Amino acid sequence: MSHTYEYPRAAHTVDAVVFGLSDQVLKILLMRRAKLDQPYPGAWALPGGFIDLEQDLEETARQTLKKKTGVDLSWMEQLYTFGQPDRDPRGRVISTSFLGLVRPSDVRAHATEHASEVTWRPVDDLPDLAFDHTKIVGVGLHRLRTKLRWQPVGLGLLPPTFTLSDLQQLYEVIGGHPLDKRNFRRKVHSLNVLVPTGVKRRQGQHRPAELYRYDETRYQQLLEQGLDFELV
Amino acid sequence: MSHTYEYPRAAHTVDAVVFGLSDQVLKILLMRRAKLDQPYPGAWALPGGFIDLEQDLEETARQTLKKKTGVDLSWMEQLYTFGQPDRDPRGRVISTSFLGLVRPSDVRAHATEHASEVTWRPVDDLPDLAFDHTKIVGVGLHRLRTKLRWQPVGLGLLPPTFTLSDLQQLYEVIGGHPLDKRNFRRKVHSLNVLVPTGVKRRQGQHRPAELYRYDETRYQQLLEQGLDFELV
DNA sequence: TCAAAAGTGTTATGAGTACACCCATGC
DNA sequence: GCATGGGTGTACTCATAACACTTTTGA
Repeated sequence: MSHTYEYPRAAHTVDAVVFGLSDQVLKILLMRRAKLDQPYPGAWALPGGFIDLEQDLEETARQTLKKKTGVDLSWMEQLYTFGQPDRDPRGRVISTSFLGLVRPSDVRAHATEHASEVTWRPVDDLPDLAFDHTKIVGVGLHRLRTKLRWQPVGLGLLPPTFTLSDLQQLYEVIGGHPLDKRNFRRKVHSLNVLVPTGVKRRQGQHRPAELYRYDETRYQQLLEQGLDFELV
Repeated sequence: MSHTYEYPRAAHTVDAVVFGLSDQVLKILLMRRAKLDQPYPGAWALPGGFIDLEQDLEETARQTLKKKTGVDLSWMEQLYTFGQPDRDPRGRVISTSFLGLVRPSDVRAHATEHASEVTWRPVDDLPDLAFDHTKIVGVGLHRLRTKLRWQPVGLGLLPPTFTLSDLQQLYEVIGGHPLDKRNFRRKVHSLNVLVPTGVKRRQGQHRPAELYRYDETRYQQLLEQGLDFELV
C-alpha cells in the first residue's frame, strides 16, 4: 500500500446543493464560514466538508449535512465533481457536489435552530459565495430544472400530502413560468403516481382541495425509467 | 496551507470510458495492467491514472489517455465520480470518470501501434475488468445511449464526412435496435446540422451515396440547448 | 438485366398547447 | 351573494411511427 503514498495528494470535499421550498420561493441552504483561519471567513458557502476515508461519498455528504445543519434530505444524487486546481486557496481541493431536496417541515424546523450560521436563501437572490460555489449552485439549479421535466422529482420538495395546486405552484416556481391548470392536471394524472387520500384541505373561505399523496412504488419506477443523469 | 495536510487523504484517479466504432460494432478502449506490483496485474482496465496536482481533471484525463494509448478524443464530458471505500485494494482511491468518443481513423491507427497493451473490445463482449470498471462502463454506456436520444453526439464517432446510412447505422448500433430510414432522415434533416458536400461516395456496384459533413456551429448549438447531463 | 444500396411521401396516432367556465366554501 | 381558489373538456398543432416503391450504379 505504501506506493500510493509516494506523491502529494489532493484533498477531497463533498458539498451539497440543497433546495427547499418556503413561502412559494425556491431556496438554497447556505452556511456561514466561521473559522477565521480558513479561507473566506464570514462568507456564505454550500454546506460540506472534507471526506472521511472510510465512508462512501454519498454517505459522507448526507452525514456532514445532517451534522452541520440538522437537515434530512428526501432525495439526493451526485451532481458533478469540480477540480480546477485554483478553486481553493489552500491548494488542490477536489469537490464532489450533490444535489438534494428537503421537505418544507425540515426547511422550517432548523431555520430557527441553527439560525446564526445556517440560512435558506432564495435562488434568485444569492449573496456572493465562497470558492466556486456560485458556479456549483448554477449547475445544480440547471440540473434540477432539467430533471424536473422528465422525472417527478419535485415530489421530494413537498410534504407527505399536498394538493394539486401545491404541486403546480412548485413546478411553476422552479420552472420559472406559469403552467396551464388543466394541462398540468391531465399530465400529472397520466403518470399514475398520485393517489387521492379522500381527505380535503380547507383553507380560507374557498372550496376545499383534495389532498394527494404519492405512490412510493410508482415513484421509484418513474425515477428509474426517466432520464438518468446519474446512475450507479 | 499546512492545515490541509493534517489528515490522511484519498488518492484520486481519472478513468476514461472511450467509445469507438469499427466494423459496425461499438467498442471500448481497454488497457492491460502490466505492472506486477500493482493490483489486478494482467487484467484489462479502463485507461486512466493518478491525477496531477497542477492540472484540471478534464485535461488530466485527455493527456493521460493520449500518453498511454495515443488516442485523441473528438468529444468528452465528465461521467461520474466513484468513491466506494473498497473499490481499490490499495486503499481509498476516488475515481472521476470521463466519457469520450473517438473517430474511426483513430480507432484503426493505434490498434496496431500499441497492440499488446491496448485493445478495442466490443461493448457486448467485454472481459472481466479490474476494480469496479465494469460498473463504470455500464454507466458510460447508459449515458451514451441516453445522450444520443437528445443530442447529436454520435457525430463524434464518425469521420469528417460520412453518408446518411453511416449515421443511421451508428445510431442503430448504439441504440441496439433498427430505425426506419425515412423517419431517420427526416429527423436528421430537421436538425439542420448536416451539410451535403456535393461529393458522392461510390462503393461496390451500387448507387453512390451523398457525403455529408456537419456544421460545427450548429452542432455546438445543439449540444448546448440539448439536455445537459454535465455542464460547467 | 440484376443485385445492392440510395433515396423519397403519406397517413394515423398521441402528446402538447391554448383556451373559459362552473363549483364549493366561509364570510 | 360574493369573493376566492378548486375543478373540468375540447379543438388544434406538431412530432413520431408505420409502411413500399423507384433510382442509380457496376458487374
